[in-house]
Amino acid sequence: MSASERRIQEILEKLKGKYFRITPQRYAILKILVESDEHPSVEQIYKEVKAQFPTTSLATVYKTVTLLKEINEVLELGFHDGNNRYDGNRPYPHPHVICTGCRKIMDPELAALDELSREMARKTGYKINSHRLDFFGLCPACQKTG
Amino acid sequence: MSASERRIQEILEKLKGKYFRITPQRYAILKILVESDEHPSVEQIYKEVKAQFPTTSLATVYKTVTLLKEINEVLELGFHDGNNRYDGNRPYPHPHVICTGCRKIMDPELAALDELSREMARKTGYKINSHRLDFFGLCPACQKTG
DNA sequence: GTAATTGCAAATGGTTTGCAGCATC
DNA sequence: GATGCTGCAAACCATTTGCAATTAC
Repeated sequence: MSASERRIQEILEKLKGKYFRITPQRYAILKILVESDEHPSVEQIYKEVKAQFPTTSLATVYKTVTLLKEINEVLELGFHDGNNRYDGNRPYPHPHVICTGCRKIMDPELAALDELSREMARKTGYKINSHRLDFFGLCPACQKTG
Repeated sequence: MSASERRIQEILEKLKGKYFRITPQRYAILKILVESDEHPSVEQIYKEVKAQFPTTSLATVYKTVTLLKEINEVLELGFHDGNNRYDGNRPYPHPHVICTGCRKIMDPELAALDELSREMARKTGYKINSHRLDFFGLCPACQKTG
């Protein structure tokens, strides 16, 4: 059993435990989110699900993504320009490196961030619960293209 | 001449140099942005400008804020939940600490970030141009309120 | 005087919502 | 069989846009 398969099973159990129903659409959306490391948008998920279940509606994709976000199994990368992306692999805050050319998103390793959170809490008196760190630039491919 | 007054003059010169006109509404919006350290929203700016110029429209506030953003004199803190905030004091990327209770935003000092940018560039091959770092939590006042 | 800006109202577009019919459990 | 889910269409709402009248220069 692969890591993705195991993760899918875990999430299914979590849903069942909360008496949410496992519909074919939900299963398909969950699978796409967990198996992709492209940080897909709702639109991309929609397109993929439709290939399997042509009657699927955008509303269902939104509802399912929101559900998975609420049970903390998907991280939403909200962009105010309306191209939100979703991470079903690492549903906890972590940094992203985002290409402003092709919109590719990577997950770099960066251990120092938790220490920064603690430092911010100490300096400001805030109780820090979460964070968001994005680096913007051009990926190697887009640098060549000009 | 205070620091804000100096900054306002600088931005006015920049606008004149680009043949943008200094209308009373623009001047008022600019002044609000530079003199506030509350990271005001468009709605808040609108309310304040209206006190001086009652016929001012929201569209004008949007247009002016966009203009100031484009000449790199205002930093937009876009939030995908539709409560964008604007920083007219430090129009370059810098971290923010955001209260999820009352929406208060602070600007903590954090020198280590440029080094992180370079580290990301090295690790990923991206050419990093910009970044965004937000910490979310409860400010001291909201911690007491519960 | 000319060209830019304002302010109104309408359009936009991603996301959410109401609800009737359907599927899961 | 009861309840939750789907899919449709309409509603939402911050922001943008078109345009005629106004104003800065």
